[in-house]
This record gives sequence, structure tokens and C-alpha cells, in this order.
Amino acid sequence: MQVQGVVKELIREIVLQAVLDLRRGGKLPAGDEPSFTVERTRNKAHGDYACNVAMLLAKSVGRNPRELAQALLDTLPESRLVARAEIAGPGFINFHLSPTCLLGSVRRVIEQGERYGSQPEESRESVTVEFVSANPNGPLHVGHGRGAAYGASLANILEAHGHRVQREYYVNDAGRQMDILSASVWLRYLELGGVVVRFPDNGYKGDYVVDIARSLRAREGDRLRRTSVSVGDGLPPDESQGGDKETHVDALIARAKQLLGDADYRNVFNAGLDWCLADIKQDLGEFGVRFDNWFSERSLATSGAVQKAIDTLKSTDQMELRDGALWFKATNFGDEKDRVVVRENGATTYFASDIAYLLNKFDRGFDRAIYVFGADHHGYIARLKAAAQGLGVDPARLEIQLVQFAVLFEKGEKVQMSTRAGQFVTLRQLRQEVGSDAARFFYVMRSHDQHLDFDLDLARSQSNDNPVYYVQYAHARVCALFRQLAEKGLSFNRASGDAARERLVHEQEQELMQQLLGWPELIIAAAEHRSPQIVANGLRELAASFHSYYNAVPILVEDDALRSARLYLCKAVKQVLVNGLALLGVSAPESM
RNA sequence: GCGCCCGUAGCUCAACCGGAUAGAGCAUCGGCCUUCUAAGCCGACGGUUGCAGGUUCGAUUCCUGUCGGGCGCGCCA
Repeated sequence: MQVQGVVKELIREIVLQAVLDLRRGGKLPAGDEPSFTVERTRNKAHGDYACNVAMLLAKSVGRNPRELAQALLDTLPESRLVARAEIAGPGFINFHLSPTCLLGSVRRVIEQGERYGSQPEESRESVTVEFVSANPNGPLHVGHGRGAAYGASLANILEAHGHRVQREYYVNDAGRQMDILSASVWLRYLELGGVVVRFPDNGYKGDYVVDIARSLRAREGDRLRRTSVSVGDGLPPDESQGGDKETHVDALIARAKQLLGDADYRNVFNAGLDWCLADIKQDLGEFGVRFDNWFSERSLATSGAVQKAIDTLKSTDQMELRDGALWFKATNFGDEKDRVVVRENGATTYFASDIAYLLNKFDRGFDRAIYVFGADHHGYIARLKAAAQGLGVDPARLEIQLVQFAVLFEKGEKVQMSTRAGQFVTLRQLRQEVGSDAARFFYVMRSHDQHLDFDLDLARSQSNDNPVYYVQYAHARVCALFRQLAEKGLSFNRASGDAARERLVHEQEQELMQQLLGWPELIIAAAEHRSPQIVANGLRELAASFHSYYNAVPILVEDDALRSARLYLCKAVKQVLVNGLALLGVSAPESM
């Protein structure tokens, strides 16, 4: 793997070299490439990086780990990066980085600018990241927001890791939920025209449905109006009438199709779809979340992709006709049950579209498809993996990241949400109250596989507790330093700052340089773990180190060279803050 | 009932796919603004990592069991 500026890897190489040298000299028995890790130490007393190779090797060669570590130390090749290495604890080899290595990090940040922390786009994968993909039947709510923030940040981080990334939104523009929305819109439309029909229990009750109806009416006038009796009479009883809400709403949909005819039903349908999709796009756009492709579920049916997928599975004998329906034999691939693909009534299921979409993704040449799902979709993993295998796709190329729920709390109580009932906090409302920056940061601050308690009162209060301010403030402070510079009639000279780097000897300066040095490997860790949260935490730590530095050491000193050296470091810190915030889709304000 | 995820300080969460003395923020207490932005800094207090076993040089991490929480198990999407 080609990695750039990653100290961890360079140290790993010299350790490996030492092991191989010992083997060559007969001091160690030959063997496979040893597995060991080089990690940053948590404790300063343990140096900068630690390696566990001696402990892992000790058992297989039957030697004392510390003794083995000493042998390795004696053989360790010289390196400009390492000032000294020593044995510690049960057999760790601790590395202390050379001053040259640390100082080099500052220059590298300045030279590479916004590319610092990114790996060159080589020999990596072509990846599609699908996220949000909320049904276009209403505004996005705060749950979708977490998926949006996670997916967008993940895509950015993967790109920084050197992958080619496509961001995709799967638009569920087919299916029953959309029909229910259409019926809801039409009933509201009728109401606006004075035709009152009982609203179904299962209908979409949000105010936006009335907005859609209003715009439909503005465009179509009374043309789609039918009588109350023709719409409502003879429908099976709704739930609150002692019947079944699903049966009732299905009958209502059928009635709408019959009374309006295909073309006008489509008209109503599209009014709802277009409005919701436009709303979602605008919302996400304002949230800093952009997609390269909005993929229509319906297009899978009209293009024949669904049929193609079904035929593919049929041709390899993985479908079975049972009880009048066509089943995919998912149990052959570890799923807990077989799955219906074509229903008894001839309609394809949602899963049929899923299979077609999956096939489509790999047909488009992606090496890897990452799905970002809400945690409630975890039941899909097995069937999607099964579908991949059924289609002859290596299931390892299919990756599903589950984003756990964001639960809102208000006045210490959980806020109940339901799209149907129109009771929810929208992403837009959240953004308006706390700002997109805070929301983006907050959403990805903790691991995506952890439940997120979102305290609305705290978020609304715009209090300082929100860590995004802390990071942004560090950035603004650096900017303020450079503004102050001009006001004080002082100057910053990059070349002399670079030349005077060795005067950055304060503990806090050393710490900052350490963090600059470790930034690229932090990005790699975030990419490999699919964890934007690692970036968020890294930013917080860097900001903390900077605030600490700022309070301990005066930057704008009289000494020209020293001042320039410190500003040089500050500039590098600022650059990394900018780069990291950009990955998370958070702005870096010049002043606060 | 079966399956997936999760139990870490009073609260919300970290801990870099097994590492050394488990870390932050909030809350509580005590310090720091005539000097570069106090949305900040410095310090104190706070832990049997739900519980019980197991694996090994070493476990918050892996395995088994158990208790507790979330979610999912349709010819719905």
C-alpha cells in the first residue's frame, strides 16, 4: 500500500527490516512475515510510537520478549526519523522521534496545504456510497440527518484516503408508501375545493401535504375534483371504524386510480414526489450534503433491470415458485428465510428492486458498494449479502454501515416521532435552531453504531457545550493572530519562520507538531474504520492543544525569527483544522 | 421465541480492528482577563469498563453464560 508521510508505516518498515536481518543472520528462525503493530503511545513516558513485535514473536521462538527486543534494537537500521529506541515494560520497543522528524511535519503541512492528510488517488477502490435514501414522502427528519451527516463525511474521508467515490441517493419513487402520499395529497386537494372526504387513519397528516395540494390546485384548478360520494362511498371500514387501516387505504388508492385515470393519478403522484424530492434536495444542499446521482427506483422497473435481475437468478436456479409467488432461495446463502420477489398478484416486491439495484451498482463497475442504513434496516444485511452471492458478486464487496438512531430529548423526555402523524422534528428545524455546522459536527461526534441522545434543549440554547464552537474558535484565533499582526505593525516571514523552526521547543509546540505529524494516519484510521468520529475527535484534540498553547506561549513576540516560527506553526495548525472541518462539512469561520 | 446492535465517571461519550497507569466534555469545587478573542486556559474531585467465568505475557476489546436497554423478524416499503 502506498502511503504518504505516515510515520507509523516508516517505523514498521525498519522494525521489519530488523526482524529479517536477524533471521538472515540465523539469530531468529525463519518464518512468515511477522504480524505486529506500531502504535502511537498514550503516555509520553513511552516515547512517541511503540511496537509490540518482540512480545508477539517471543512465544513462537521460545525466547524472553525483552531479550528478543534487545536483539532487535541492536540490529535496528539507522533512521533520520528516530532519535532513540528503548525497551520498556513487558517487551515493548518504544521509539522517540527525532526533532528533525517533528519539525518536518510543519513544513509538510504548509507545502501540501489542503492536500495534507490526503493520500494520492492510486491503487485504491472505486466506491459508491449510498446514503439517506429516505422515501420522498415528506421532509427529512432528524434521524435522516444523522445518516446524511455520516454518509457525507464518510464519503469525504474515503476520498481523502484515495478512493474514487460516488455519492448516491436511492429514490424510492415507486411503491405503496408513495401511493398513500398520493391519496393523501388528493384528499387535501379535494378539501381545498370544498369536497370533504374522511381522511384515512393511515394517511400522511403533515401540513406539507396541504401545501402540495395547494400547489396542485394552483396548477390544475378544479379539474381533478370528484364528488365526495364517488370518492368515499363503499370503502371498507378504517381502523377507527373498526376495520383494517391497510385495507382501507389500499381501497382508497384503488378508488383514486379509477376515478382519476392513469394520467391524472400520475399527475397527483408526481406532484407529491416532485415536491418532496425538491424539498429534500434543498434541505440537504443547505446541510452541505451533495449527491452525484439520484437513482430512481422506478427506473429499475421501466428499464427492465428488475426483470434482468430476476432472469439472472432464475437462470442459475435460485428462484422457486411456491404458493403462486416467486421466491429467491436466500437460505442457500445464509439468510434466515427465503424472500418473495414476485408476489402472487404479479407485482414485484421492494426486495426485487433491491436486487436489481445491487446488480446495477456492480454493473457500473464499482469495486465496492457501501450502503448506509438506519439501524432498523439491519435485517436487510443478510438478504442483500445473499442476493449478492446469488448474482455471483463477492459479498465482501458489499458493505453495510448501520447508523443507530438519533433519539431526541426535550425537557428530559424522549420526543415521539411519526412521519405519518406529522409529529416530528425536521432536519430543517434542527438546522434552524442549532445551525448546520453544529448539527453536522454533533451528528458524527460519536460512533455511528452508538445510539445518539440528542438533547434539543441543549442544542437550542446554542450553549458553549457544543464542541464545534471549540474547534472553530481555535481556527478563528489563528486568524485573529494574523489580523493582530498587521495592526501591530509586525510581519510574518514564511522563509524565516521555516528556518527558525528549531526554536519551537515549548512542550505545547512539541505536542502540536506531534499532532500535525499524526494527522495523515488519523485520516487513514477514520477511512478504514468508516468512522468520521475519529476525525471529529482528532479536531477536538488539536484544538485543545492549540488553546493550551495560545494560553501558555505568546505568539506575537518582538523577536522576528521566533515570531515567524510560531506563526508558521499556527498556520500549519490552521491548515489542518480547515482540512479536518472540510471533511466533516463544517465551516471554518475567520472570526467568532 | 429467534436474530442484530449496545451496556465504560453523577450525565453524554472516547479509547486508533488484544497493549503499558481506561481518557475527554458537562456537572461540582478552586485558581487565571490593564498584555495576541475568557466561545479560552490551569488544577481538584470522580471507575470492580453491567455481572460471572474462559482464552494469554496482557482483555473495555476476543469466546461462553447471564442481567438490562434499543431494533428487527410480512406475498409492507
